[in-house]
Amino acid sequence: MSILQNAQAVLKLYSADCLELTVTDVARRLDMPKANASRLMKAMRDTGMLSTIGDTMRHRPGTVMLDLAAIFRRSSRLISRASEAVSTLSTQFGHTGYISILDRQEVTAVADFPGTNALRVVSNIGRRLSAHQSATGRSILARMSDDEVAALYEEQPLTGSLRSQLSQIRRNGFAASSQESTAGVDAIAVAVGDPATHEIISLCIVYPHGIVDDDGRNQMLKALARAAGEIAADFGDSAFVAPNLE
Amino acid sequence: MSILQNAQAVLKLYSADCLELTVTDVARRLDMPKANASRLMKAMRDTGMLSTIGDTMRHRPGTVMLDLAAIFRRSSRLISRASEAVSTLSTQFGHTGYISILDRQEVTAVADFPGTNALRVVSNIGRRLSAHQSATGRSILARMSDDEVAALYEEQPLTGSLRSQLSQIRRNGFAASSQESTAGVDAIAVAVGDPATHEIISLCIVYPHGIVDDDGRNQMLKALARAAGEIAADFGDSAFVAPNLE
DNA sequence: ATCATATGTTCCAAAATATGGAACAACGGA
DNA sequence: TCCGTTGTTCCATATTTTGGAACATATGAT
Repeated sequence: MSILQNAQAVLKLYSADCLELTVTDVARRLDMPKANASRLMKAMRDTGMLSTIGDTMRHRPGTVMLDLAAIFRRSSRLISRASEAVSTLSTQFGHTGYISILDRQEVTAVADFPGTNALRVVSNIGRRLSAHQSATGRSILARMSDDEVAALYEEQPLTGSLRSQLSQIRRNGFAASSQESTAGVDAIAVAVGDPATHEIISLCIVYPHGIVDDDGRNQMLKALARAAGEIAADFGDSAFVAPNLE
Repeated sequence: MSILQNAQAVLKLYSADCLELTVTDVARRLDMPKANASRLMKAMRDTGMLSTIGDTMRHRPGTVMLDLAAIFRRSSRLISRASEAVSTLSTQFGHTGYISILDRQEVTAVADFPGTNALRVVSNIGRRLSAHQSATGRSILARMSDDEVAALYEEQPLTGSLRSQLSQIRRNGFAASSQESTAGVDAIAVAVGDPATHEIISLCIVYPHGIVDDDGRNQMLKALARAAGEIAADFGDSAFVAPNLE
């Protein structure tokens, strides 16, 4: 197995629940001789992929990751443009907003904009969600054809429930969820794409369940729809469906 | 040469001025057979370190980097705490704020908080600065002993000018710069540390040169000093020097 | 102090991987 | 059509990685 795959396996051990790792942790969790883990992590330190915390033996991702994440965000005009929009919406409504992107079968947050309300959803950037189990993910899946979605899920064939959810999103122009990935949290999401690069991203607003009534939600949807619509127009995204609020 | 070093060399090619790379770019710039570059980048794609933009052959850093950057930020209570503080200062004064960290001889931004003023410094996260050539870097260097700084710069011995700058920062408790790394941009910075982890970070406010007078700057320094002082007190940072505003 | 336990590092030959050159295929422009 | 690109695949050779054990160092308990 290539050392690159091992390095990735180490990096993948990190999560919201596991913010630091020692050589022994890695050896145990990857079931690898600790000699290996030791050398591997030394190599990763040398390349800046890992760094030690202070002068302890605990490791966290290296600072290169910060730079690369920033480059990722800047590499896409679509993301930059959407960030501005969501940032505005977030301050306007006081709720937390996200920009997300599809990566294989998961969605991951590219940028987050914490809300300002006293009761707000805490940013959970870095946490990956199953695409089909989140509003933001489904808003992106709904932009793909049924065949493309099926190809993505060839291993675990998609359910009829998801199919009908997606076709409803295609009609409505937006996706919603209520306490789906996180208890007490509702979300609305709209996807836009850049025909030039075939990127698709999702603009999403999350808010505590129960403090927003139907009217409030519709206002947010309207604002989200308008912001997304402007971006779609700017980029010439013909597949964009203006959200339809009955 | 280990493939891990090659992977890092590829990632290091990315910068604010180079947001995407092709196989040929990499082969040329790293002076490597393109067969190598092709296989290397394929491996990096497989591990998620790189991803193609849409369905072009241009590559950008992979989405893993986004998650890892988020984990880095959350791995440190000190960073989380300082982020809140700088975020507040940034909205209060309307100027852009940063949290930075020292990585060998460079400082890199961990988090940025764009200002709200019409005339504001655009966030330049991901751009690394020489530690000794930026206010934020010097504020951190000033926390280290002269011997430690000398050890860091053993290859290129430090100038007397830097020495005297650092001792002044130690007396004043803050670092400042005027149009140093970027034309038209001034900065003030204060460093705090966490004795438990030996981390040192810098809280920094940047603003357009000429629109802030001495009084305005002193007000910001005072607010920055108070915020940093509270953090230092919380973490038991005995090395913190309360900025001294004459 | 002494022992026990856990940590991370270094050594070696065997096994697996990366390397560079060239040939190959695919695309777009003149 | 031809030409200059691009990215990919093939192969034997050279290099790196692997796993076991010995070694060193730190932490905690008796």
